[in-house]
Amino acid sequence: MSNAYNRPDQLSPELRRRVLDTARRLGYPGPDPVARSLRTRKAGAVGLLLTENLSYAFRDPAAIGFLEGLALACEDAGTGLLLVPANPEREDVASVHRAGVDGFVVYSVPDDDPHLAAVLERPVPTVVCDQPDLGTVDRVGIDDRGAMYELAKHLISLGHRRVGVVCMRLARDRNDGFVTPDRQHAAHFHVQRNRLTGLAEAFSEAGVDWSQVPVVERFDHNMASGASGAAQVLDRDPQVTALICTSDVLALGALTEAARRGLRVPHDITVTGFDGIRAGEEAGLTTVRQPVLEKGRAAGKLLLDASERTRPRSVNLATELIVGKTSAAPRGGAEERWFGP
Amino acid sequence: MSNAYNRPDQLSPELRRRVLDTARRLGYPGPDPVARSLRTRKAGAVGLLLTENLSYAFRDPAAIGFLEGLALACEDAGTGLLLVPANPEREDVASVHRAGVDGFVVYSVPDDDPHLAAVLERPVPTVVCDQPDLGTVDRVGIDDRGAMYELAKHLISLGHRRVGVVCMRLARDRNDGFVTPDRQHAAHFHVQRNRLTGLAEAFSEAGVDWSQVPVVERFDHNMASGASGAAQVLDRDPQVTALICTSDVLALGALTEAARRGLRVPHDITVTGFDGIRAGEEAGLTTVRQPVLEKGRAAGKLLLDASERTRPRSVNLATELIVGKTSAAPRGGAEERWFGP
DNA sequence: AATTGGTTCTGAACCGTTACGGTCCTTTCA
DNA sequence: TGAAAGGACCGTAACGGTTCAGAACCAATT
Repeated sequence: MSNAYNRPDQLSPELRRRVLDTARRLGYPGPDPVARSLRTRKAGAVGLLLTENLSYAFRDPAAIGFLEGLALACEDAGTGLLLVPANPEREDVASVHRAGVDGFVVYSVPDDDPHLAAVLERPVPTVVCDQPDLGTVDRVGIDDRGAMYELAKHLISLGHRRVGVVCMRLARDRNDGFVTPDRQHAAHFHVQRNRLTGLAEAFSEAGVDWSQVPVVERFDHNMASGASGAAQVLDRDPQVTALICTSDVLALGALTEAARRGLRVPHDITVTGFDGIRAGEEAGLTTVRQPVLEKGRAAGKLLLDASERTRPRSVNLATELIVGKTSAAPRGGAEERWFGP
Repeated sequence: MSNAYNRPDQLSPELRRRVLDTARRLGYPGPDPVARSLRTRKAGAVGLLLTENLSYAFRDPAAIGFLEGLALACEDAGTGLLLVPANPEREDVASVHRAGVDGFVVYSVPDDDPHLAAVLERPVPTVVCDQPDLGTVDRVGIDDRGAMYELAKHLISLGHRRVGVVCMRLARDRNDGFVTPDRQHAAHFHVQRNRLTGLAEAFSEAGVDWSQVPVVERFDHNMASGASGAAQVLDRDPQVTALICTSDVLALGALTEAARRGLRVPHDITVTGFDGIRAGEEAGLTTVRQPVLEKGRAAGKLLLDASERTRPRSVNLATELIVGKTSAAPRGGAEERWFGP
């Protein structure tokens, strides 16, 4: 029976026809995919674990790019891509246990997320992305710390010393407001933690007391958050010459807030982002471009690569500093400070 | 064993602990989801069949919105969402047969697509979206014909009689160029066919010979296609007073082409779209807004709704004509024609 | 002491497929 | 003509759970 469908070479055309005929007559709908999966021990799909309410991911251009790359890799391999529902509110891990998949990709979840733990317990290959290197599973990501360090160096060379930061959420609990150095250091989102670390290193080296730098956190990731975060920084210290945002989406929001206050960018204030999304490009945003699509594709390739795994692999993709039209020397500040005390 | 994991009430805590202990000691990774699915006849996932190379969908704002809505509905129900790889080039239907799902959502595929046929043969509930009503499965969509008819009426009332159209692809074969009335009528993409029909009806009623209206088709759906499509129309008939595009993305491309030619919108030429995407809103595009997110959510709800199905349901969502800044009376044309011969 | 009722535990059947090995029949060659 | 070889076909045993019937056990009631 099975042969009639999948192994035409194992039987005569005549018998095959007869089998298929009676199958149709009996209303047999073809081999059951689940039973097949059980027998062959192949689900034909990979699971994707996302941090957010699934729907949130579809609002974030970077996440969409990642998804696209991953989907591309899956399509190439003829594998399905299962979006695993992992509502961060409910600690309900059952969805991870129920997922019939040959492997998992985990994208940017907090490192203490119970869903992540549940994935790691499953006896299937896993690739984590934008996560700390666990040493036990494959990883793909970028050098967030290094990239942000480079961006900071750029700002420092322009003369910026008094800066403010708007970042995405740092942990599972909501904290829309200023961030203590402790919280920065203990952040559960690998990406955000490293970007902040890169900033802190560069500015500390330039003689700035990082603990005095206003860092504002926003739980929701959208332009409105960027705007209100920028407002909060500017309210605290109107003298900042640069607003460093840890994503382009936040930076675009910061730009609108700057405009609302009548601040000209970059003349009155410098604004930077991170990611290199399309809308940022159009706005001429100074940012770090990261290959989000490639990241997704790399994750998929790593997972689907059938070759024998010896030990976990770790892939770092290259980033590129994009100097746009939103960064410049602070007004009358560069030289002063350059030759200053 | 199974009880220890799923029915804590069926056995004493003591035994449960013992079972779980030895399970851990033996390295048992928990119940296998595939075997569970086979036995319970529930896969815990719904399949999504998309027309395009999977990755293309992630470039189309309308598709993303749909995906978001569908993901939302799935998340609510705790169900997974499986993206089924359906490469339109290969006629390989195996991926549909392999998908272990409890149901399918089919989004905007050509009505003669073999993948669609394969889905319909599977003995699981199905919801088609932006597809013709098959009468045998649930459907969700909008009144494309009516909405476009209304948009056309708006243009006609402004005085437009000499118009051109840029539409998305009409069939599986690539045809980047003008479209015969025959091809319009026989289009395999339900949505595009109906939008064109709506236009043809409205303009025919206004006394325009539709067979003389230049209609240009583009296979790829992006702004560049919109621009080149607009160019092709304008090259054929530089006198057209309005460019009607069957999607906002195409319309945005048309806007850039108009700008490139030094045509002021809407003074020199009117441009309209369809969908109501964000970027169009920002451009002040005259368009039809359709609730893409709601469409996805409705499709998911319909599919996951456990209530007894009596007969296939058909849901039509409301659309809204958005009159933006890209439509106006043709230059010196409205009155002339209004009182004209 | 026997019956009843209730709970905890055990074992077997089943879900639908694929892999494997064995039987049977036909063909080929010594 | 007989043996060997090969192809076509068929039956059966897993795969790893869930479910359900009934056994075993214990306590309470008659």
